Amino acid sequence: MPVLPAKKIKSLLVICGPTATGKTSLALKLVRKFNGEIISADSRQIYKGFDIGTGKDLPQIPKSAKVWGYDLVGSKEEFSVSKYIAFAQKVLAGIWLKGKLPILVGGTGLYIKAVVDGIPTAFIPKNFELRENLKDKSTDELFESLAQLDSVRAASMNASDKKNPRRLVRAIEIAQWRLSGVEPKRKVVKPDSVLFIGLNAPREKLFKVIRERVEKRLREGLVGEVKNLLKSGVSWEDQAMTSLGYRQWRGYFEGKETLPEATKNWLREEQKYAKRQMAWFKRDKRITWFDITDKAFDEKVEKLVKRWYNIR
RNA sequence: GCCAAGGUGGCGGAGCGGACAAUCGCACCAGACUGUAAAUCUGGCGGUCGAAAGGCCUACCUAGGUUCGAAUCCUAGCCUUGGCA
Repeated sequence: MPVLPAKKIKSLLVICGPTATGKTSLALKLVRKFNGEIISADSRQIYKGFDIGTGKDLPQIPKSAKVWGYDLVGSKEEFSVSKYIAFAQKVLAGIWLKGKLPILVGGTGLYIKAVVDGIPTAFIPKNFELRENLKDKSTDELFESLAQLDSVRAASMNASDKKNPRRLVRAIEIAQWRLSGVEPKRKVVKPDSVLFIGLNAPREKLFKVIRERVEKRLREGLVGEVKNLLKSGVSWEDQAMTSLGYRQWRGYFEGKETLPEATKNWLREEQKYAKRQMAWFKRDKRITWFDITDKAFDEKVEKLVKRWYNIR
């Protein structure tokens, strides 16, 4: 591979980690120091009107800092990685063109993976008719269908995915699409150099900051935000409403739960989510981890970024 | 005080003589993950030995009893809830 002049190298800084570890704050600091622009890698901040619960730290963000990825679609719209890829491609190209450093910040592991490594099958569209037809099939039946269409893919599925209807349906969708169509060449631009920064804390501390943030969002009027969304026509079945901090209010608004009960459930789900995020990120050995309880962690991050980005 | 219903694993709740360390849900632990990813899904979950098959121990309020065998039946006690006083 030819050595590119520094300016031409498409660099990308990734800041990931479980929820509530201060990824955005750190990113805002680095934006100033490294002339960067932030891209949110978050599957929920894309929704308009979902502000408090998804943690769009609006007041914290100075006018000078650019943050991409908020409010991409309306609250009733569907969204998925493929749309995210299209969006990120455009934004990244723009930032690189300006000679600035894109900083991809978020807790949605799949979205980060999509930008950094790409998802080859992402362009294959959803087939709503097929999905409707397969809706009530058992996982055994789905697996059988897949095996007939694409035995290789079927054999490569792990025990968990073999019982996951959503994954099976998508696999069938892909298999069917391939049988009936030609694959167009899709040009996806990937970064040349990526630095992964991971933010984490010992579990006890992590749970504590999550609890504090839950309380903060409550104070900021999350319940009112949910109420307004419902009034504006958003329903509990909408994809956006499956977000943490939103779906948990259903029982409350339907009079089946008290506010403290709903809050407790929400907090528990947040903590479970953090665990799931860690299960994902732990596997990626490219990540350099920093413990946010270390007082000097941000200086260490800065030093590392400097060395990587070649600035002295 | 009387009557009724009931006391099962961290919680809820099945089981109501053998196949029960006890269905299931929740919580918890671990994990998967290439178009819903804050989604969806999988495994584990009394203790102990074992790689596994499996073995052993302690368990269904307490104490006795019936039985080849009891979480399941009987007796007494303790406790909880509802009704009557």
